[in-house]
Amino acid sequence: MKTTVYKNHYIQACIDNPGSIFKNLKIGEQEVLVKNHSYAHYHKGEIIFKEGEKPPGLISLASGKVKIFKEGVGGREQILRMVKPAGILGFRALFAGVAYSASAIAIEDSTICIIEKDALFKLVRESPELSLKIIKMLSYELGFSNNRTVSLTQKHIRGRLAESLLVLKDTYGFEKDGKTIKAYLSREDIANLSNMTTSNAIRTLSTFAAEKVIAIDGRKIKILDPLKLNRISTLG
Amino acid sequence: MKTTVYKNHYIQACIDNPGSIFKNLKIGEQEVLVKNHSYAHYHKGEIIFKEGEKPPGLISLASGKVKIFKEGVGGREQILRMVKPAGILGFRALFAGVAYSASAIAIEDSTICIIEKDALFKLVRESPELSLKIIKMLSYELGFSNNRTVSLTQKHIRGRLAESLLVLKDTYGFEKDGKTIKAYLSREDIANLSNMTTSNAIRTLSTFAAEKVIAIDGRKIKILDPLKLNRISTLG
DNA sequence: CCAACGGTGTGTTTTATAACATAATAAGTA
DNA sequence: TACTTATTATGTTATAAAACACACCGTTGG
Repeated sequence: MKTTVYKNHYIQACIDNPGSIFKNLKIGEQEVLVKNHSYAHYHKGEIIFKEGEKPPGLISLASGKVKIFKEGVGGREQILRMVKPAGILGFRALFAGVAYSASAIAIEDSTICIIEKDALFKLVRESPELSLKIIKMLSYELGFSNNRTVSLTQKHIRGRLAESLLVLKDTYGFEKDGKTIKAYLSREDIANLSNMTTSNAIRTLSTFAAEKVIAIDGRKIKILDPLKLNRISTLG
Repeated sequence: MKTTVYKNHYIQACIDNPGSIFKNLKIGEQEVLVKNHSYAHYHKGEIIFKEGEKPPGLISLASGKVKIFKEGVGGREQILRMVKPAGILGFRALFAGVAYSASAIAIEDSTICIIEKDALFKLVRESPELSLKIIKMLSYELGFSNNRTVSLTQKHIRGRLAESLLVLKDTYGFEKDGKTIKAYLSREDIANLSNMTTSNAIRTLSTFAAEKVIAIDGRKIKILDPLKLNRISTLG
């Protein structure tokens, strides 16, 4: 089956999504976004941007899933956050007026919309509502980052992995069964999200499965006992 | 010697500081801040706000030094950032419209100005320049937090401590000698900034001193070899 | 067809760092 | 002044998690 996709399909999807920061913008303002954007497709595993590059504009994810990560000591990758459709990426560097300090890779086939920098800044200057939404969004991200700093440094392996599974669940939600996390990461990505080695991620996932907290079927992870998973996460 | 302090001395100091987000505001806008603020003094060690409380407004540090920290597993404290005069605190919770997710304690005698919430939001709505400055400031903080997440999780003790000393230097600068860090933290605070135990902070500081990278005299820390300290920090 | 390869899974060893213990010193405080 | 109490210092032990090693898939491709 071939799906016909109209010219402004992707940007409209970004704007209309209930979670979008562009939702509820005036028609004229939405028009500015439509007129000043471009889009691009990425296959699973492809790089969207790399640490050190300069942001050409604000990127909004139209479809797919993206990981944002930094390379640390010895090239070891730490995933900072996961992006879902209508989420934006590269905004920090753009707003701070600096180069990207993290990289973005599609972990599923993805489509992005790039809103041209000057048009966006003009819009922000003219719309206090948009400004406040961006301020709120940045505040949320900062809180998330602060939380992660403490969790990743203080919690033990089990707590860190449990928290990461909950983060994935909160970001991407469940499949129709209400149990399967709607995200299929490699064990390595799960490890890089949880600040541990791949072997330890695999090992600890197995332990969780043996304890009937989760069920594993390849990359499919089912949360069987959400309360217990929460308890493991909070107790560290 | 008694120093006479006029009614608006503190808020004016916050506004006029070159690093302030309120610098370059129009006279009328500055007037709003002056008319809608209160101030308070805190002694070294006193709590300014606690995790869970609701922010009454935006706090700007008029004088002194403040640590922002979160309590993690088993009440273990992780310092997220250090605030210097004209820096603001509690902004994240205020802008996100939620309770504080971290606590603030004065590590020196400090004076804060509290800018009343509604007046501030009105100002933000009316001034795109202020909005953009706040967006930029939040972006900077988010970048800082992301960096710290990776450093604190991946670097070894020596690297973490070296980085923390550099963070203190970058925040508070040097004394007139151009070497002594203008901040006198307890070993415990240094440890909580660097994600390590107090004993390890003490031990590693001693090692740095033995290696002539720093010189210690009580709480006074002199950076003798900035290049080597940088190298220790970046190599992890 | 088999080889090569990326991803998974599991056991063993090593090590960085926390946890613990105990002084020694400094700083308040009665 | 002496008496607590906090802070700094250092040595020892225990342990969580990395590092390493190897085996087992399922794919891809020559």
